[in-house]
Amino acid sequence: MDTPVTTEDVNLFRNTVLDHYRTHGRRLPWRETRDPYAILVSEIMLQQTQVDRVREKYLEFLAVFPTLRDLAQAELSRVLSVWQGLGYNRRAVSLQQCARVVLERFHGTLPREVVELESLPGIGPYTARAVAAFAFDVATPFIETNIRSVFIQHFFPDRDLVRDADILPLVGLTLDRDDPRRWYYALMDYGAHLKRGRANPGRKSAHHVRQSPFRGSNREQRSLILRSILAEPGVTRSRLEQELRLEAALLARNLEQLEKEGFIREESDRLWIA
DNA sequence: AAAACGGGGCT
DNA sequence: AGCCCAGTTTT
Repeated sequence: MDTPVTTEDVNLFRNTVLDHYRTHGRRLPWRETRDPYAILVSEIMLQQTQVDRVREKYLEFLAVFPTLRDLAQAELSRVLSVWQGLGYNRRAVSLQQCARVVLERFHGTLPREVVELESLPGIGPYTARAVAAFAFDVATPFIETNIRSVFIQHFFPDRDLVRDADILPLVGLTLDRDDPRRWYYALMDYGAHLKRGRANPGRKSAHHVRQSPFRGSNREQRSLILRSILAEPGVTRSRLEQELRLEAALLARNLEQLEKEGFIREESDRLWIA
């Protein structure tokens, strides 16, 4: 943005976004609650995963683990089983670790301070601020993929490689301090809307990256390994090697990694969920 | 700064 | 066959 943004610009922008929200705002399960734990679950699930895929899993997960304490006290294998199909399984491990830390350090109540939230496992800059806004009505600027699209489209229409550092001040400037929750819902819904049909404005972000193919990737192998151990606790390495037709060295590397990340443990050549 | 991390649905 | 996704952590 080269020219200053006037209050007129801000008002026009707000009206555009809010008009869309009034007519096309989405009703989503995690928008019907004020329970910080439930909101955290939704935010973790929504990391790199589209809304339509989270909807069902969110409800299922909360039915099995209704409270933070239920999650903290559960078996990891149960948590991972429910998580199956969502992907990025590390999120499930860190979400449970987060629940355990909150139980001992914060007496089971999620903190409302951004710095404290961000200190928890699996909670980064975005999620800390989103939880603060949606659970505690804290008005603080943040950016995710939909918000990024909205600001690029509206304030940087002719630019390429727009940096988040250039967007963030505008998020702060346009933020509705009285109702950050509604404003961010509106922003996200407008951003999601912008991507339908036309090219994704997010491609013009300096931080935009393409995903590498999943087929044949190490990610796919990890997922197969994890699924096998969940289905057959105590399975041996050699059996995994045969079932999945994996090269021994590659399997060994992945098992070591999965163990280090807190997914599994190995006892006398047998593999278990940690 | 870049890589790693799942999986499914839509074009 | 490619693109996308309410990011975080590790290298």
